[in-house]
Amino acid sequence: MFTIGRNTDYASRIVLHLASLEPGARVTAADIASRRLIPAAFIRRIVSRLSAVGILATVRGSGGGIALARPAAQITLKEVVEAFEGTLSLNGCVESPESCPLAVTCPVQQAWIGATHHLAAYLAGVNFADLARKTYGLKRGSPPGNGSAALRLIKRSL
Amino acid sequence: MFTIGRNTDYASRIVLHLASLEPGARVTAADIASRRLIPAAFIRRIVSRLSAVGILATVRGSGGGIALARPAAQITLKEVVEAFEGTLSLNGCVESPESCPLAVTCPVQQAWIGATHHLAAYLAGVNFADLARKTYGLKRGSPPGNGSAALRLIKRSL
DNA sequence: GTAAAGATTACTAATCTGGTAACATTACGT
DNA sequence: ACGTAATGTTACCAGATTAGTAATCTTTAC
Repeated sequence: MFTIGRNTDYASRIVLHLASLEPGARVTAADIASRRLIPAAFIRRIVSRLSAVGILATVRGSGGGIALARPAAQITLKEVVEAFEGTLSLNGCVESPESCPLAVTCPVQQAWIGATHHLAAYLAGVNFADLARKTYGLKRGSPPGNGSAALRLIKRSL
Repeated sequence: MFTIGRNTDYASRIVLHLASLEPGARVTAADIASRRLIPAAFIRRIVSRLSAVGILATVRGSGGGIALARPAAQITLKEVVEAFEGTLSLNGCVESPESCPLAVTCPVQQAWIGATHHLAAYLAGVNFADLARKTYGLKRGSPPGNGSAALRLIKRSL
């Protein structure tokens, strides 16, 4: 079971959170931490990374905070993943074919490359405006398994 | 960069090797090890696993060896991957949604699920008969970057 | 100048990974 | 029966990675 790391998971929650607010809204890291159940100390590093990559824009100092650097529709899940996992690559030989001495005749390598591209294309097709819309829809539709503390937390944050 | 593990990589080479031989051919682990550049000690555990999962069939004792348990066309890359990585799941919440307290309202979870299914479908569409055919084609076409020890090794093994 | 915010770095404990080795089991041949 | 050739199983190790914590630095509004 190869999965994305916690950082990537948290990062996607953070971006989703910002995408769910009014466009241009700016909030503090501590705020996101409490509402999205992410260890506060983590947020700083993650946000720092996301802003270095151009996904978030931060303002330092008192009164500062965090916002999306671009419209949510222009931020894809692929970008967020790659910010923490590096360029997508299901096997080492996808990035550096020379690392495998058998590469010249290896058809499995082609399969890894194909799978990697497939996955990347899918993730590139997911943008956070669409994702945020789905969350928002919850408030109107029939709320599933209502009443949990977590659910109330999220709703309050919107 | 989340990648498959070495075990999975080696496993795919092993299955490919067997798929490249005449149907039903049986060879020893040591033989595969030397021809496919896999640490000999590794092969046993990997083969053992692959046979437990029903991909390979082994015969113990003197004169024994390893063979495909089924026609290569019926063995997919997904099976091999899952034998070592477990059920495909790009994030923990794909397997066990209850593990994330925010899951009820989390649209990103849906994205992870979608991406996982997409990837799984791709890998399920790759079978080793097709892969082996591609290797074989090398012997006829114009050999690229010829003359390497590795290449000669592979050719000899076919 | 002080307090509020993000930026950066260092550190730890736990887990995972790749790899090695030793030993156990099975079966064929003589 | 015994020896040998083969797979099966287990234990072990060193290094890397991961999740998480904490301390400190830098910027900025008031």
